[in-house]
Amino acid sequence: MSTAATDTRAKLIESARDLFMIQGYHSTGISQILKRAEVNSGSLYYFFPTKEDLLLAVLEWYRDHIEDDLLAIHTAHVSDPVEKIFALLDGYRQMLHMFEFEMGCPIGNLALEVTNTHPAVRSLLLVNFEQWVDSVEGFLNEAADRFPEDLDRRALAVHILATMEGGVMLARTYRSLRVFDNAVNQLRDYIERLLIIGSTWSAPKSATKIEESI
Amino acid sequence: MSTAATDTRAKLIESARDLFMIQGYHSTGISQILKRAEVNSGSLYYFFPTKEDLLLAVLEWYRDHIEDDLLAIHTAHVSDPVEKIFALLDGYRQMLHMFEFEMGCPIGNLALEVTNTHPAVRSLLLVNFEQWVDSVEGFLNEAADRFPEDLDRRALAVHILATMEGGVMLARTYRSLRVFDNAVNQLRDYIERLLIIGSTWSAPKSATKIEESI
DNA sequence: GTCTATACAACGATAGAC
DNA sequence: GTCTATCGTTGTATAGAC
Repeated sequence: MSTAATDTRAKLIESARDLFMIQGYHSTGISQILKRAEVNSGSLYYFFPTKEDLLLAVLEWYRDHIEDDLLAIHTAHVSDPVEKIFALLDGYRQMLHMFEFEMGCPIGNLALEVTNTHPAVRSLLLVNFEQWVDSVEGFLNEAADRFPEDLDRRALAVHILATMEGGVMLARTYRSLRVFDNAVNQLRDYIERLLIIGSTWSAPKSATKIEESI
Repeated sequence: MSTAATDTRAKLIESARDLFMIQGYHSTGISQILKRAEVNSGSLYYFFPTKEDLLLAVLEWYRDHIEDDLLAIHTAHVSDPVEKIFALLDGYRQMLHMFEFEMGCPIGNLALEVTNTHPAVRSLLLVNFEQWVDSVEGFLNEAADRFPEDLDRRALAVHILATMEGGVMLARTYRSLRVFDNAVNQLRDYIERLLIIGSTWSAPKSATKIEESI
């Protein structure tokens, strides 16, 4: 693969990534991606036989860059592992602010838009979510001695992801950081309650179990 | 407006509502809506000049039915106000289960998909979110004497919405109720910690305030 | 209010020269 | 690998008779 080819491919992925993030997958036309990338139709279809293949490449890009380029930026300068988590959340806050609520979490957007209709895409969405959860779980593990012994740290990490995604969704709709800050604040309050030494943790059963799934 | 006309209009809104919920707004074609509603193109455009007008009508439908038809169903048989909240969340769990993760929260889906590009739609999304939060806040108010006096109950209600939306997003992507149950369980744990009499509540400041918005 | 037929643009995707 | 030209389909929306 020549350098020029790599450049073209990379430009297409970047352009598609940005447009999918702002407008979503279906609202973004191939022609729009071509114009932004300054690439011609023939080249795109040389690398990506279908639009879905391009989406897969975008999600592979996120998978390969989420750790170093997206998460570490916000957490590197923080030493306390629990504060690393909040620094990460603050990264999303900055994103919302910087792009005036036009951007939130790209994975979350795509998840709701294509997970029903594009099965091949779903597994890459999962990989991205899992990497995020792995990172947060890692931070929680670093601070394990400050939490109750019986705390399910992975479950808490998943919960933090859910809260972030929900907070981003509301912030984008309200076009206000207040709802996002609110979600983060409650999360911080919860975590501080967990941090109380000697506290015990027990996840209650959900209201009505229909059936245990998976 | 004749009865026949009302029927046609209602059929169109119902069909559009269902299809938007499963497939999203952009993935749903007018022709698909027409087929499902068994209505012809001319009739649709008689009632709704554009596709966006149909979307607005769908969101108005949710606005007018969310209270009695969607929320009350799940909470009516529960007496304890705090448990009403969890019964409500369980309603979403049932929905995820019943439709095999093809459906979650219709408002949340549409929020991420169209909030950037359809400003007129955004205010109706807000109305729906606000109604939901109002209901939950009402339940929290009913149980006010069991919570710390200084608890910001509306903020907690918003947080519950964010958690539900995030949990639904993850459940649909993972195609598993586990992640949803997880979010609800952590929420229950948090609320039980708040319920401890004599406990005080204080929302910490978010990590880095960029600027106070709105 | 409803019908059928159709306009017209945008869509994803392809062909074939270079 | 890249170019231009274009295919066939689907998209939203309209026209005009009834």
